[in-house]
Amino acid sequence: MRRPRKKKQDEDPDKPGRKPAISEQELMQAAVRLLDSHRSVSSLSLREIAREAGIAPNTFYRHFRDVDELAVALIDQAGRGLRGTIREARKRLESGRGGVRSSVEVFMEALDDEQKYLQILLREMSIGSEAFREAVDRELNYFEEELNDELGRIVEATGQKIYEPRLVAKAITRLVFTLGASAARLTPEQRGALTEETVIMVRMIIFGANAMATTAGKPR
Amino acid sequence: MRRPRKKKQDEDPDKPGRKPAISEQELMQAAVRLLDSHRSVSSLSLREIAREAGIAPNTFYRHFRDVDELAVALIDQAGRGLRGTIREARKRLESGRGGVRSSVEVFMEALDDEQKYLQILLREMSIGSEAFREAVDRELNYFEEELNDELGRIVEATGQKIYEPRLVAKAITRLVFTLGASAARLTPEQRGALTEETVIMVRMIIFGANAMATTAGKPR
DNA sequence: CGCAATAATATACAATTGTATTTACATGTG
DNA sequence: CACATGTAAATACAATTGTATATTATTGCG
Repeated sequence: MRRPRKKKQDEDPDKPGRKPAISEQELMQAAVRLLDSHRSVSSLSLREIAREAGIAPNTFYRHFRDVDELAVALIDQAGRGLRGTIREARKRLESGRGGVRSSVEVFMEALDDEQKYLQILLREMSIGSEAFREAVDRELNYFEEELNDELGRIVEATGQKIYEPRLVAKAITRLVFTLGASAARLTPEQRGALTEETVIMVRMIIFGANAMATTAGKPR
Repeated sequence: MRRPRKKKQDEDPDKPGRKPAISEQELMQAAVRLLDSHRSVSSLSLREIAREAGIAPNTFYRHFRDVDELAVALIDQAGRGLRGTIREARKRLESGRGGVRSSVEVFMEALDDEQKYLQILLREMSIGSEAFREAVDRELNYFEEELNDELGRIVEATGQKIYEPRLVAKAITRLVFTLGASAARLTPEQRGALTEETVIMVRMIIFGANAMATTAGKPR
């Protein structure tokens, strides 16, 4: 049942033959260009993407076996990009006053910058083949881990206790992503308001996990 | 730019002419039957749906102007169905011990029963035309309101205070829906675990809102 | 250069799509 | 019973899709 799946990236770079006139990257960018707010990657047709990229339909096959394969590559790239910018933004703030609020704000701002990527992730999460969802799940888990570390640092710095930090990270991740996705179609003011709401929600979660850690019980 | 948009539901029911051999309901059910875990309503073709329903392609137009219109009807119905079962389940439990935990459990069980509907809602939320998203948003808001009322009742009964109940309802709604959606592709055991996690998360939120109401400040 | 190898294009084809037009059917009213 | 009327089906058509096959272009090596 296994398929040959030949890799092309690690091939001998100096073989005879024509040089590719287009890269996988350019193809992926062409696909992204076609993504308005109404369409998901998987709804793009091979011919559309080829047209946008300015190549003949069949040339697509030199780069991806089909649109789904391109979509997975796009999801991976989206995840990497998002994680990158968020990590960088966090660094820029590192020596600053820290704390929950600014972390959330930075997170939301980063999402703001990468709206298109975020949309890709969220769309393919709810649609799409098993492979898509696995790819997206992978990315969400990365976020959870990073957030978990961040929480650990906060705990370290302030001496608070947190009830199930893994669950806290999961809850915050899902919540922020979901809300961030809806931010795409809002005016800047509305977006600011949403960020504010999100900050409060995240605080509720952390505050609650905090309280539950000391009480170690149920809120009745 | 307006289109005539003739209504058909309120027409004189005793006009001469042939009786419809198929109802809108049956068409919608045919569409739902075609929805496996990989496809969204908007990806169904008119001909597919007609084929599944056992009618000629053109007959479709007698019932909906296009697939999108059917999708909106489906979203409405999904929302109504979900709200209905949840409300009913809650009634069945009303005189019982109440409380956060059982409410969440009932909520999750109801989602469980209506997985297909939930998937419809969540898919069309992230894809689809503005009309779709508005329809889904409408449904989510209904849920928030109901949850808000439920929270009000809890507050009334137990005398607790809650910090921004509207935001609490929003956070819980989004969280539970998002997690509920991912429950579709889990084994029963995993699903139980997820429910357990969700209960804890929701408790965190409520516990946090509770603590913040008395402290009225930031968890710093 | 010329030859081999590889990339890109050209052409073609069968499927499928949405829909316009036409035809057949059923049913309530006179 | 007709006849009018609303409904469904048949047929048709142009567009678009994914892909198979054949052709052309470009590059590096001897």
